[in-house]
Amino acid sequence: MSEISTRYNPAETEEKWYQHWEKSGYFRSVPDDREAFTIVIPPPNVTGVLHMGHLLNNSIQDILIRKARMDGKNACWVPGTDHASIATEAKVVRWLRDEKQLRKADLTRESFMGYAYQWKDKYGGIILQQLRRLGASCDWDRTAFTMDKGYYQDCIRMFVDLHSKGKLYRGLRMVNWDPEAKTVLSNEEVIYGEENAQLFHLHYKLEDGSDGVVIATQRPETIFADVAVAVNPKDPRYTHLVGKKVLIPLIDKAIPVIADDYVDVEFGTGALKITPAHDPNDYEIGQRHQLPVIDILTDGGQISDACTYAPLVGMDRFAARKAVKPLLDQAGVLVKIQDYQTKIGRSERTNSVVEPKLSLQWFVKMADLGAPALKAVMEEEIKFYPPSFQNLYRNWMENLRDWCISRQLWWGQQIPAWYLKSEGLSKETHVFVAENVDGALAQAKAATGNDQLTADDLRQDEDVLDTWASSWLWPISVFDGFNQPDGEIKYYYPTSVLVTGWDIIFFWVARMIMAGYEYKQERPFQAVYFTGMVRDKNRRKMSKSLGNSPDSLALLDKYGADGVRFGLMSSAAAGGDLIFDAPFGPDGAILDESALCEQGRNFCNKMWNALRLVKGWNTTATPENEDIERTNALAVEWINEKFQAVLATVESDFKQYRLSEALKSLYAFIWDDFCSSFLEMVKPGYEQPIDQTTYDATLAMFSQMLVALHPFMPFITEELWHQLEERAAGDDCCVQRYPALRPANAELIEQVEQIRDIITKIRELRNANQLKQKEPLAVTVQNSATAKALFDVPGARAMVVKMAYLGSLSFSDAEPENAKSFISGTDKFYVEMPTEIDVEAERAKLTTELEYQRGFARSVEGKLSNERFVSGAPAQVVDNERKKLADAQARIAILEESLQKLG
RNA sequence: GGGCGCAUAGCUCAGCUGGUUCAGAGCACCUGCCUUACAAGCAGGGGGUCGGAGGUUCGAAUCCUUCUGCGCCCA
Repeated sequence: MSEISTRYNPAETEEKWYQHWEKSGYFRSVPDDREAFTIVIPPPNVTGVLHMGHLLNNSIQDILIRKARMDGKNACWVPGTDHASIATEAKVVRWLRDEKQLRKADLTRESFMGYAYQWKDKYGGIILQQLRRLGASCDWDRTAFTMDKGYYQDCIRMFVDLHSKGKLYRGLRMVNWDPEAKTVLSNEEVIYGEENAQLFHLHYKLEDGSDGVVIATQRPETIFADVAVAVNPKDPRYTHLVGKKVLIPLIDKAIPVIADDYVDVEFGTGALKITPAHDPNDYEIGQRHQLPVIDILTDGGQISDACTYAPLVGMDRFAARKAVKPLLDQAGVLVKIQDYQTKIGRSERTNSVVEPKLSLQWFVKMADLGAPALKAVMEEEIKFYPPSFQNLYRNWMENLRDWCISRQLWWGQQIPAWYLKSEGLSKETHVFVAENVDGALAQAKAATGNDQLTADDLRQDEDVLDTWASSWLWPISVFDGFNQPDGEIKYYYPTSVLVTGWDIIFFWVARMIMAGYEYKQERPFQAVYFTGMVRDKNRRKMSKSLGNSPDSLALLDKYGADGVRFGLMSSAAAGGDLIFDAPFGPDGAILDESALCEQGRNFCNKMWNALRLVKGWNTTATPENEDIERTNALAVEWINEKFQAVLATVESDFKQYRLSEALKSLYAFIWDDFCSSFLEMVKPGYEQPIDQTTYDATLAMFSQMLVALHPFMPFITEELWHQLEERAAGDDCCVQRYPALRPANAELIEQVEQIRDIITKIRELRNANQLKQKEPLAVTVQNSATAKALFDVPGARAMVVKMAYLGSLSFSDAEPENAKSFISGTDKFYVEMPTEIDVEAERAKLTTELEYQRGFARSVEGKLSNERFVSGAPAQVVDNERKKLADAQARIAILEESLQKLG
């Protein structure tokens, strides 16, 4: 035995077993006549690295998929990655700048894409390797990528199809514009900060030159693009003006005064100038009131000649702001200037103030797509776990806005729309949407009547699809469902469950549901398991930018994959955020430590040492004596029944996706029942052998237990499975059938629980009286029907004697001298003390106990004497109360008797 | 502004359809043990008016109302 280490070393086993599983093809799925159990992975960013959220999310998926596999289903977990256009393109741009001194603006689209693929080939897929370390049992032959050729083609077809069905259109939309870099920025590339600004109060007179209204604006240089002044309809100061017209200062152009709820009565003067071209909120209001849009800025941020006020044309927007101030003052319309603080967005790259700008974008009409998707979830055709996310989902689905799916990037599926080069940029009157340029050309010829057109006369849309507009096809595309609707997809779709974070419920989950009904007329998954966010001790979401996340790989090194899986799962109820316990060091940096994962590691070690114990035993054909034989037989029967009881809760937990609960049940069973109790019950004396029957039963139980735990902690269970016994090739824990359920013998379990209670109370008494743990004690049980029934169970008596280290256990009506007593159930036990007992202390203890029992009996009596309770409550509940009272009265009698004898 | 959720032991959380001695688990803490599997361990222990108030009920941590505090989503 000494040659086996006292510590389990995950590093030695994990890689070995993963390779074995993979090589054995256990994760490979091919359609057959078994029931399919399918999960498609939420594809991580192709150039991403494993973080805590991935650990949690993929542990859950692996548990579900391994359980399904062990239940005899055809388990298929499809892995893959997402091209993540914005994030990846940003990384590529930075890489080109830092490593190659290249600017995107200086590259052609083609060469940029070449570099991007280089980057992807170099860093892409690292995360898939890291998932293997976690134990993820994916079918790697199915690894998919959202920019794979086939996937790309599916996206293009989807676009063309939606367009032909009238569910996709091109329209104007506000974007973040960087006038210095002359490019659109994503929201992530805009940095907002508090800055000092000035609020100009300007007087807009009524058409007849009378009083009018004073508006407050931060951007006086844009007044020439005003199309209205808005006030709140509930604002009594302005009701008389609504419907009238006021004049824009300096150019005296008449614009209407409109009423809109958006206007904040408290802010500024309560009157707002509406400039749809240069403010996103104004644009919305303009749309609501069918107002025109006047854009007076160039792409470079200068006042354009669309501005009818000549003195400012050609000036930069900030220069114009300065210049217009004295002009307004001279015109007598500048009422006052007020300093204030506001959030200003600046470009991450150029630091220039971001300019809201209208531009042409592609939109998906959401109304038609949303209806079946909302219905599916509300009617639980797709079940959410936890169900509370239905609310969040409905809230969003009932307020759908059209989805802008074009992005001003290169890394992604280029939008399959072509324009005539002869028409200017953004001034197109013809749009040809087709799967390829030939299709577009044919359309162009037909539309223009010009047969001489060539592909050279066409220009493809520069933009690419939003990443979500590709990943919403994931559950269909990974099975090639568009090209081969009668192929594998028939077997795997709809998938069984989607496991993902609730933060992408709209971005991704809702849209996959829409795509599912649009293209398969069916739900993409039967259930969605929402995981919580992994947060630090201050409840901040763990993120790279905050630096508050431990290094996931360091955790795997330190605690082993099983330890980390245990740590994460044991505290991760579905949907609930997980406050990960990684502590912060004195310098404020997060440490790669975790008490939860440590607990998981300790658990591995516990099982490892249980193995060492069992493997150290020698066997003999027959038990030493009858006591041992009976004890062992009872122990074996009990642990088998108890295992069945635990298994029942585990199965029920799985059905409800209560994985954390299932794991905790198994943990308690293995540690408390199997190790602390069962192994101690059957453990032979030092250098004594154990009988073969009990030994075999122990190994069988050990094996079953490992199988039951395997989905949660795959590596240690596989290792112990093989350490426990010689196994034939292919007889691996990973591919065992999950233990079958049968009804447990509740009566026997209850009897052994009573025995354990007696043992605990004797140990407690030892502790309280400074008695050595192995000093033999004499215990007398007071004769009673219940005591007789319990100790008539074969092995019960011997078990108590062994586990509690008794010298004798006898039955009597009389009370032994100098003994302390305790009650278990309704039976009284005396423990003879080797030293004189303190009568006063004993009396005090008994009195306290008596008071408690009397109080308890009174409260139960109260219930039972209530006529409405007795007649109203179910018979079983009333019977229970009666039994509680009888038990309490029996204990009271015992205690009173004891006190009397103490004198 | 509209909507949703949460509040249970020092910490992180279970507690399902209101009913068993139901107030639980893990960690932390306290006591005693290096006992021939495991000190990353063993044997025990203490600790909560279930956020406040009111209501429904024979019975409420659980259902309803309200207040307080916190969080999230959308605008």
